[in-house]
Amino acid sequence: MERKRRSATGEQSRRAILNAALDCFSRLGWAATTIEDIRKVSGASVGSVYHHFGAKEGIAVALYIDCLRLHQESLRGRLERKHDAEAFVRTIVTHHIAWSREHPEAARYLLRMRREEAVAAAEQEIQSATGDFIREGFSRLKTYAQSGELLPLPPSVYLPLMLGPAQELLSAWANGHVELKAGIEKVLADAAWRCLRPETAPSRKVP
Amino acid sequence: MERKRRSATGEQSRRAILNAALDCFSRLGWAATTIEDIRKVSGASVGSVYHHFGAKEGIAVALYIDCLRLHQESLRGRLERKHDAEAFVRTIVTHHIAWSREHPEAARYLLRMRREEAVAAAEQEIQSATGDFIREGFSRLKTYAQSGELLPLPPSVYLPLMLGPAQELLSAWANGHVELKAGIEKVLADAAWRCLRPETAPSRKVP
DNA sequence: TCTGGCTCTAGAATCAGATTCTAGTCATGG
DNA sequence: CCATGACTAGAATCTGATTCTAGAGCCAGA
Repeated sequence: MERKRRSATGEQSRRAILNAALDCFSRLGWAATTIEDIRKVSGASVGSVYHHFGAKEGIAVALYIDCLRLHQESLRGRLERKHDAEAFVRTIVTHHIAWSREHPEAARYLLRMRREEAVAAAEQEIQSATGDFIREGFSRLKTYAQSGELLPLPPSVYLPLMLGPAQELLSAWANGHVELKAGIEKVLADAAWRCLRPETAPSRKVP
Repeated sequence: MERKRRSATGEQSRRAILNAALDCFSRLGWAATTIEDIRKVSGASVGSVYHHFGAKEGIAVALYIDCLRLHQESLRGRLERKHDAEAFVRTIVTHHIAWSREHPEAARYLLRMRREEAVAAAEQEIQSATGDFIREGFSRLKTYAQSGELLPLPPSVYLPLMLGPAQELLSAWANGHVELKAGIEKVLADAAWRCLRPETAPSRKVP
């Protein structure tokens, strides 16, 4: 899809605009930042902004995908090593929170924009940019479920059960209502596993 | 705070505007509906809209509070009768989903606007309009936790654990990704209780 | 080397739509 | 009956997103 970019300078200014955008959106909010703001911070011209992104929403979407990629890149590495269901679930939950703590601006942006119309409208594009990874993870969940390593449940609830609480806690954090105390990721990982582990197994593993 | 409204007609037109707004927002999205759209559907004039709500965001916030009240009104009744922790948790989760199914437009609106800046900015106002109810519920959770009817956990995670999965599933539903199958509320209520019940107690109560 | 075509940058001009303003109308309390 | 404040109207203004026109820099092929 992406055609080859001829000049490196074009790519540079694209990045400058994205960086400026994250800065402005974090500081002022998406609706309140104007193209003029981004122009000033990035040093680009209006024409340049529109050349690269087409519209204000285009910036939001590109930035969203950019942050999502960072997030996934960092998760991918950790997941490849994990093989049993418990480790899989715990790793995903833990990583989600730890990553957010390490990249607060990007995380806040992702959390805030997730349901924003500007971004929701471009679902198609976002999926095609990141969908494989999620699809893959999802099918892994189903495999675990079928082999009895996870509680059998309607497929649509696995993701909500695994990440819903983390998402909710992180939202509260993103809006400044709570802090992310050290160790909170373990609390949520425990909870997620309590939710998803097969009924018969007690808390300790049976040797 | 609310000063007495002199005329019933004023109140009527206020309602007409809110109804029109819910209709337009659902149909076109919040950002895409213009004051002109709302004016046409409601039959009010621009001046009238601004007299009642001050700004476009004012409409969004008033509507948000309106829907939240509906939701809470309906929950309040059911909660008053419940006394043990398990029933409390299950009722809240179940109600959340059942109510959304019964009031899809209002539910979608609440889900979509929850993190929208327009609404987030007015947190203050929203809290003062609905805060008692939530505060009360929250303190009830803490009481249960202290008396050992719930797993002891950091206070900030109770709400996420209880409602996070439901919220996440409902978001997927609001965006048309999944359906709300009959009985799904039981699945989530079970899961919430699995997460929150004290470790030692098995599913059945020990008499 | 020259030319066409493409990416990219500039910034002025346009346009849509939110908000403000002025001028009333109407009901009520005094 | 008058003054007042809630309320309605709709024209005028203003802000900021988007579009448009022009031009610079660069590469490929003639």
